[in-house]
Amino acid sequence: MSPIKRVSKLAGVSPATVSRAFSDPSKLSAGTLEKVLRAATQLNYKPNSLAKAFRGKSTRSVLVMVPDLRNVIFAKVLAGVERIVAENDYFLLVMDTRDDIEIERAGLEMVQTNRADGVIQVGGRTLKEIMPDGDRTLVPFVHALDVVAPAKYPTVMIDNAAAAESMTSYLLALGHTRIGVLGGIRNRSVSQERIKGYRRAIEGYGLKYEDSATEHSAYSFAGGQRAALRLLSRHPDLTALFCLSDEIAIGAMRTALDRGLSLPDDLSVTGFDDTAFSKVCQPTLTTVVQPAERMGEIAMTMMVSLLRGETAAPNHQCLPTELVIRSSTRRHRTT
Amino acid sequence: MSPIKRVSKLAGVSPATVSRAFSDPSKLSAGTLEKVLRAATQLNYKPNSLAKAFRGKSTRSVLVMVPDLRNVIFAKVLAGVERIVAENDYFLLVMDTRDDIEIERAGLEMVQTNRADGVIQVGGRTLKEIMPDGDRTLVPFVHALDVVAPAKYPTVMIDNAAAAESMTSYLLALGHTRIGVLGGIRNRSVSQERIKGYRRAIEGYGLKYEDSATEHSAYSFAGGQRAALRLLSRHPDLTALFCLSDEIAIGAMRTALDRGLSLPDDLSVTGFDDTAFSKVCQPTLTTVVQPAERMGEIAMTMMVSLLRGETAAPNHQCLPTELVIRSSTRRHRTT
DNA sequence: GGGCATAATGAAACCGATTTCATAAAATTA
DNA sequence: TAATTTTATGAAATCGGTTTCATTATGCCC
Repeated sequence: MSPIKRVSKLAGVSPATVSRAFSDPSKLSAGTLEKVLRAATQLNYKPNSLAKAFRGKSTRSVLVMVPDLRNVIFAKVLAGVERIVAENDYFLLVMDTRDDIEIERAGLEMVQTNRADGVIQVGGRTLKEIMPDGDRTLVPFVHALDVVAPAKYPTVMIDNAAAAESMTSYLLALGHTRIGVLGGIRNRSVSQERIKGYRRAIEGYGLKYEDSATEHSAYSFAGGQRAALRLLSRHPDLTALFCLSDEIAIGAMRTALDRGLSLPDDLSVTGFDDTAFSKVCQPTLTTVVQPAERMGEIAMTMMVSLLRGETAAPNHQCLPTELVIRSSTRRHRTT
Repeated sequence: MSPIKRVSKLAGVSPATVSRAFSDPSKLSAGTLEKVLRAATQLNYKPNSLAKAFRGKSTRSVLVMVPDLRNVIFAKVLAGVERIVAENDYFLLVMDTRDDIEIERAGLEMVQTNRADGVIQVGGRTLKEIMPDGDRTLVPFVHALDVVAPAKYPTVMIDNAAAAESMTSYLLALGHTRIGVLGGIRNRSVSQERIKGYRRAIEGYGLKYEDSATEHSAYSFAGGQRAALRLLSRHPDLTALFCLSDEIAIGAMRTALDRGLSLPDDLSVTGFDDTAFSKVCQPTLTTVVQPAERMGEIAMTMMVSLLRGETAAPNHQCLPTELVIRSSTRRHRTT
């Protein structure tokens, strides 16, 4: 016999009444409610959440896809999402996509197979890229972080090009004219967007943009370390490095230090994200504050209202960024 | 009409046959299988995973509870778990418990309410602490990382005391006799365990263990930074700092640097975990390699076999650790 | 070709809740 | 007090699959 029936028998009521006792107690008379609750406690009854979800057509779970769980920036967004998930009594499903489109497809499929009500994509591909054909309106989708343009679904992003431009301008204002770029993963739109901003600043300053001043790598310490090695070997004359993430920047500083350079005297380095590292590394890192956790919160908030069907037009938010000047940058010596 | 019925009608077979086509195609004749598959494609049919889980009594999802998603060490374990989850076609549910016992309880409840088949606890409390009474055998439970003693359920851990002891011995061998401790969160068993190892080394060396040489803090950069400030103000004579995590150590180095100390000449600092940052910070950090990702993989592997009912006695693994000597430590100057 | 094992398929029960609709009881109003 | 509305409860259908059991079709062996 099913648990709810067992409880209903012990309490001397119908299963429907037991159901109501848990989903909407106000519908029951005080006496009945008490009887049911007593019986439930006695049998240690907990409503089967899966059965409820099945019957109710809503799983109350949301899938978050991140390209790499170990990367702090994604972890921060995830933490933001998690908070709002918990606040709204949702369940959080997580997938590490390894930036693999097949895995992203499998993620979207979880909505079609009723495992999740919606998908929050953190970085990674756009919905259109994942599902070139097929009915995209069927999957409640929110895109956060590393998004470069608003779409038909809600998005939370920052203005990457503008942030990159202002950081580059800051370096230019310090007197640097030979600024290398540690450009992250080459064909990722967020990389291109930031490089676009860099270029705007360079050209706006009357300098020529040179492709060879850019070196690409993974968004990691090791990536930055290796890319910096390549770049500094090729262009020992660079006086500043504009790096597309804090990790890349810190990896680059490691390389510079290992080459005997003194920081920031011989080389100014800037990061992007303002992860916790940047406040404690040596020298502390000048970087762009990207409100990652906040973006996660907003993404999930958007998802909640999307699932409630409250959305008229897709909501797009572009959050402000901020430059924090720390000790990894200084005025170029004009000796 | 339910989707499966729609498909069965179009294919001219019974729903049972459609079900078999997806769950065990070998049971069907080639002709029938083809008919069903064709109809399914035409209707874009995907079996409702929730209905399947409901009927089948297994959700194929596992809940991972971590005390803080933003902490890299937990993120690494999570990433390890995720890999094995994906390999075995499970779904990964994640909760950030904020080290809150009520949230941990809610996590366990997800098994009782059929949301998850089992729970992997990363760090945090033991099952007994979370559920002092109640039938603990009902919740398939695996405990990973920051576990200090085997239990009635599978566990993956390292020998924290031994690792701490060998790190402390290393500092002693370098000639340090005034070694401070940045001791993490005071009443957490993993902190106590590591401090126990420190004490063993100190006393084994014939020195006296002094409580005042320990300062506690959160396992974070900021925590280490502040704790180091307190400790160094109180004990300016310390020549080495044994820190219970890389983040604490790097926070401490920041403080030391800010106080004008030169590292490692004036102060040797050691970490614990070997997170990616320790390879690139300045100076690079001497630390204990804790195979966090591997622990996550093992934990999930244990969970899989637990859920398969393969486990005779609970499996316990204690993984080896390793000291990596980098540049944050050096021989004490005896001048 | 008859007898028997095996393979292929369908009918119907089932998983555990929710929800609609009907009905009985209680409360309100005239 | 009768009529009417409101509240409390139960019976039964339902969500979308899986699985057991029975039945029919097929293959194999002598």
